Amino acid sequence: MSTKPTLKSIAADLGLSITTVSRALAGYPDVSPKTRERVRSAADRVGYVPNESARRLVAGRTNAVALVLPYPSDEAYDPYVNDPFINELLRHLSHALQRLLQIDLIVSYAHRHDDMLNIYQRFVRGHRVDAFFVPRTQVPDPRVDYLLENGVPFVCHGRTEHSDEHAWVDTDARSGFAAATRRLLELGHERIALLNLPTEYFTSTLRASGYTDSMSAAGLPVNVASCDLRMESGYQTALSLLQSPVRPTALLCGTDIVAVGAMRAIRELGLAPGKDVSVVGADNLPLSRLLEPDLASLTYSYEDISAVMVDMLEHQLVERTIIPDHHLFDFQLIERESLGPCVSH
Amino acid sequence: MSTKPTLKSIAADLGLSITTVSRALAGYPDVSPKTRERVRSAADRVGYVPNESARRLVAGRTNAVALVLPYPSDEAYDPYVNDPFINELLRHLSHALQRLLQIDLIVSYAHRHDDMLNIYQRFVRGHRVDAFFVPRTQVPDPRVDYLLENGVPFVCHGRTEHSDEHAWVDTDARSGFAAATRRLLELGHERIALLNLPTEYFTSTLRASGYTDSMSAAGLPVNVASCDLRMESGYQTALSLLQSPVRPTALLCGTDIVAVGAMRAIRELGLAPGKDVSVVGADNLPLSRLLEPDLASLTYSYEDISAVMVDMLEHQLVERTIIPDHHLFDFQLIERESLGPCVSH
DNA sequence: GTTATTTTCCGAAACGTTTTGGAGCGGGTA
DNA sequence: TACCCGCTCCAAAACGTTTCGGAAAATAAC
Repeated sequence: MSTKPTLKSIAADLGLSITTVSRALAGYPDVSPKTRERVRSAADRVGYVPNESARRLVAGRTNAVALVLPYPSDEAYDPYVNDPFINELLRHLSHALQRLLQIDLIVSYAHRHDDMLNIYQRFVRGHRVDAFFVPRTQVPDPRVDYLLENGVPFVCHGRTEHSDEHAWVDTDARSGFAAATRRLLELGHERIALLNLPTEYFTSTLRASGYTDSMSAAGLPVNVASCDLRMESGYQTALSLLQSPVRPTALLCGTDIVAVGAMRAIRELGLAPGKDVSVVGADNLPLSRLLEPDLASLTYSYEDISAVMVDMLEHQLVERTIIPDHHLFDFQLIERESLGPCVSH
Repeated sequence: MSTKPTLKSIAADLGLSITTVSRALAGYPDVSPKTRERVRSAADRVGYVPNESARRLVAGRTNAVALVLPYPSDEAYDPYVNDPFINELLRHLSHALQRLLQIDLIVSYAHRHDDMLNIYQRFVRGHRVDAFFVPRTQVPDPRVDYLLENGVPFVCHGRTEHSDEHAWVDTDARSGFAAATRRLLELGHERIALLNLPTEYFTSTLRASGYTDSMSAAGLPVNVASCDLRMESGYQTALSLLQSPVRPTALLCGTDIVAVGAMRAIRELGLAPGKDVSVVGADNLPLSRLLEPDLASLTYSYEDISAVMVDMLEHQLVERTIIPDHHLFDFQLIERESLGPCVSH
């Protein structure tokens, strides 16, 4: 192994200048085919790979992107929920970045919101990354404000207050929830309750309005409860909904983990999920398929959405500036056992 | 914002040399308290953070560590399995690295094994990272061979063929499975089957021998089946075990996801998991608690294990060399509803 | 044979930091 | 006076790369 190969060592071996070796490998036309070949083979032989730190320094860019996630220990939701969603995103983002752009993805965790901003600052000021992915947008969202102020490129998963000023992708939550609600109506359900996400997430408003649209169109009263992203919360909320005088026959849930809690509440009351009470989740987390009965869920392709996010990021990285853009993905209902026709009355 | 603050710009503002500014901020004693204070406040005012690329270049270290994971698309196991385990590890590793050592964690995904090695090479040769975390050790493990050959520090989660030459942490799978088996025996079970992990994972041998130890000590015959890390595989394997003439009354599973499949098989045959047939999993994945009945599982603290891994890595980073070390964690049985006394006969 | 043009190569600067090896100065000691 | 010492400060080199602006050599044009 001895010492790591550098441009200098290769140049010395070949009796060439550092410049020529560098330009040969970079494919510039001002080096003769013969020398280029000589350089190429020498570089291959010693397994030369440019020192990334040096390259970053001179280029003024890092070829690294950060994904900063909430560290769910003392937060108002448990890891079980969060993880599958984040994991799917992470996996596809990292893979696409590496393969397409040779860019590293740095994953970091932050406790609370001010801690979150500190981390963003450290990354930006220390020139550790060129850009960010911002998951689970909220309203207001200080992360987005900071990045906009400082001209740092980023792509959000979810819309924000300043959607027209930056790049984002999102699911068409309004149409998706409207369609899911219509499907429940079709199946004869009339007392449909929505277990919505916390209102600080941008998407929760959209999900609620999709549901409300369809209910109103059918001339039926809405029934919206709010719970956070924990199974326990879904359980409690469902329990109180189901114990009301006019029991809902269908529960539409803001996300799958809430639906898991809801199913538990249904069983607790001696009812059968998918028969006595239908349950529909959202985000189609992997666990949905592990349940019995397995869970109907609104879904979209994490792979497609990640590909678009990487694409949007690439444009911004090339131009070294924020470029607004957006893309909406369909939210499609996957029907599974937890969804059935209305049987009551 | 204008242009980013650098040592040079601060030095110019203050009429000092770059050296002095650098040394003042680094806390060297050869700068007077007065100037140090002047420099500190100036740096704070402009929000100076050292350029990480420059720092990396001169230090010859990157302050970055890589975690390379398998990208489970065409592999013989599904995301559901892998994710929760990896996620727990990732979360705690990243957090500890950042907080304690100010080191970035780069997450990358590789398709197959040769692709995996390419990624390791690119990271090492390109000076992109100083060290690696190596999860889910196998036997043989080309990743470990490569890192050992090249003198790159790393910490394994799991033992390897060369355990005495590097740092690793692991759960005491042998004792854990032996104890779990003893507990099942205590509860009156005699026909206990093991649904073991694929043999390429180092830990699968240990788990099997723990089980075998306890069964042999009780003078009972062993019944070991092998399945891979997918629910479907657990389902199929359990189904065939349960349909044999002498049906097992307890299934000990190599990991939780397999146990989920096993529970499904049990229900399929009209039996009740936790009553007719007990099920015990391992790794205590978050989903275990979401199931009904919830799943008894062998567990350990991901947080503790991550802390030790980071600790071991730190020693190696400081010394810039591979330092063998190891730590075994207890594998403790969490009893939940899926585990009950033997009722048959 | 001279001049213009292309081809091929290279020296030097730059990116921003850390570190090495002093320099200058004032005060104390012999 | 001469010497040493401690306290502050700084110029310059180094890390490995890319790129700018030529220079030398080979080729073409007259």
